[in-house]
Amino acid sequence: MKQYWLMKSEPDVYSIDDMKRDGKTLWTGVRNYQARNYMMGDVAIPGAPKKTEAAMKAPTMAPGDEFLFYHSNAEPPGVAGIGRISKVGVPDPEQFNKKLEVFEPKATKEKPVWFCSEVEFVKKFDRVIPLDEIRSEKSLAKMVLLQKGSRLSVQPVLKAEFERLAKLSQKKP
DNA sequence: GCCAACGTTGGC
DNA sequence: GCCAACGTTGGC
Repeated sequence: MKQYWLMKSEPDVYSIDDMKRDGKTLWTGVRNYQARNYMMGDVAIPGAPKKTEAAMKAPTMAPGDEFLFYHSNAEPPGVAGIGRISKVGVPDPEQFNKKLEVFEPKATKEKPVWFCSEVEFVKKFDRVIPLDEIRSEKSLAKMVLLQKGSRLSVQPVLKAEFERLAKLSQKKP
């Protein structure tokens, strides 16, 4: 069963236009366990950290899943387009790079700590759907994005929510 | 730039 | 295992 996600990126760092240009990219730099667990997928990865009981029960990504590309720390913040997951459970190469802020001293090639997904560009919306507008939609009120204090950068989305946002993107602002 | 809310770290 | 202190996220 195809699942749906929302993934946040600051457009100053990596935007929907960057993903369009690249075609595919590794979703690197995520340093949150819950988000990591989603991106690890269901496949057993040799040397990978064990997921907790709770994490085992949580949804998990698979190739073919689609996601909403969300621009955070942007003006306006909002959903900018769609991508597709092409691989899950890829060791995040940035954890091995001492020069980066997301370097992970505990990680080794045999036992990586952080994992990412590989994602493909699907489409850029004709307009960014602003957070304000998402908030004003009754049918979207349960989105993780809108929950108080929620700041997960990779989060599950219902099919109905995904489709509603795709539809809203076609509306003239 | 501010700051509320959250996640992580580390001393005990 | 608790929890205070600290760091980060992300909207405003």
